Amino acid sequence: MSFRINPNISVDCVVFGFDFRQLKVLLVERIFQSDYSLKPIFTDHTLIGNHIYEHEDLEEAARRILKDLTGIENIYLEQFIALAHPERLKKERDQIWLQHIGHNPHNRVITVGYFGLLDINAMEIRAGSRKVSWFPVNKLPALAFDHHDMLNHAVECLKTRMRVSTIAYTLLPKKFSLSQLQTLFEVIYGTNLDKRNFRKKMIRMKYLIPLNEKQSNVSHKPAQLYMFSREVYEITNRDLFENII
Amino acid sequence: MSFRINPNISVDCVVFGFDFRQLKVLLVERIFQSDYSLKPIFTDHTLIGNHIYEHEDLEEAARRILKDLTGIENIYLEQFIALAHPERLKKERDQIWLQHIGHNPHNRVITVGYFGLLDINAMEIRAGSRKVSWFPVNKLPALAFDHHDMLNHAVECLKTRMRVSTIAYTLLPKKFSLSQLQTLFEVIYGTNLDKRNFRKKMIRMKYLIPLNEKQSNVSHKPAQLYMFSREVYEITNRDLFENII
DNA sequence: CATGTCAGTGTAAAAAATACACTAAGTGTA
DNA sequence: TACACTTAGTGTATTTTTTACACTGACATG
Repeated sequence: MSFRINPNISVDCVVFGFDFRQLKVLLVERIFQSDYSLKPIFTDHTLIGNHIYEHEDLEEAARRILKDLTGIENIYLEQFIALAHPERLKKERDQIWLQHIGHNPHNRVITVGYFGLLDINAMEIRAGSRKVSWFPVNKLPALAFDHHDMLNHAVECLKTRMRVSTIAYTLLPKKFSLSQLQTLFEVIYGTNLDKRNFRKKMIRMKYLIPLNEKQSNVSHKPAQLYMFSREVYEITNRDLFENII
Repeated sequence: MSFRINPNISVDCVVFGFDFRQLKVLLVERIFQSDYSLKPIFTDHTLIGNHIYEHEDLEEAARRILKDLTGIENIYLEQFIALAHPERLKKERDQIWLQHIGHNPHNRVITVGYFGLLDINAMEIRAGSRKVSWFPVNKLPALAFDHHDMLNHAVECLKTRMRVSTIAYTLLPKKFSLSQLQTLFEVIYGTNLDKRNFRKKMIRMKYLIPLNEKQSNVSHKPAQLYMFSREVYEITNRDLFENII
């Protein structure tokens, strides 16, 4: 097994988290320094990405790179786009960066984007050599390459997927309150939902299991906690596929 | 502008059509001949695909290749996957084929899939050098490369998209009957729908405009024809985005 | 013990979903 | 010309879901 890099194919992970207030995304700090001093010339941020190894499949590479940069493993990951415009990554600072990893500037780089979802509270970011941190999706720093495009695509894809699947629950802890679930939907769709109607609707879903447990150490009435049961979801959702139009 | 091929990147179009009975897909016949005779050694089929040119973006390449092979232009096209497993296209006949177009067998080919939708009745396939024809999605011939995987992904993607958008109407003629629309949904989701309830539901949608026109030359009661108005859809659907959960 | 904060609850009215079977309007043919 | 064939088109009663809307409850903190 060789560990040669494929200089023409890269992957980026758009990793989303939800801190009960905002949708956030993981970014890596990128610092350019001059050759002589350690003073940075400029800094910006990138998604969690890199080139793939020759022996890897795309998702495998995405998971490996994510692990290398953040320590994060075993999260929900789904491919959502490939970008390969011939003029992308032609800005000077992008070229400098690519040279840095041995890329031939005459070759086109095709980048495949994955979006990742995780419970932001359960994940410890174990940063490697580079600084990785969470940013609110609607208050981002400058992004390198065409990562702004990539991220916009990812957000759209997340919205669509949330309408037709249960990935929302991968953004929450195992035990969550209905208010937290509601806020998640509100944040992602940018709307306000009626609390009583939301709860009525959700409680009808049999795959939301109420636990014998409440929040603790909150300075207000503690909320009933629920969990999502994928098992129940899969059993009860053969029906749902009839309701499709 | 160069027309050099990029041997590492290809695109495939999974072009769907609906003939009022079945979902169909466009395939190109692939014939291997020995060097000496014109007798084919074997034949199978591929999706509408090829390698991209160095100067093209992915969708641009997909449209160009589709046009070259079939004469089809200006259809709905949407990217749905990138496949790049290191072991793909390693079967002997795939390698023979790739050599044929000058591909170095040590390089990985990444292929980006687009699904296309069109009104099968309005499109004349103007075949070029190779034979292109429609096949029912559930009665396919042997496919080359990993095109079976590609196609399965495309079908899943089509189902998902049909739930959250209006692409269904791109599979129908401009003027269609409610029965035709119903059959389309039934075919794609593999269910049977109640005729009266289906019609009630659809007629409520303001973007379905009844025309002053009926079917003709049918040996039964001719159906009222409707059209889909994207304009009306876009106006009335700001609301819909509230109803999302 | 007062204040702040979020959790949690019910009802009436409107809209949508569901289940279900017959008549209407053409074409083709005897 | 009438009959057979085929698909279009229609209504109602019941159940379920959606909608709009405002107050009390439980905990932590000072």
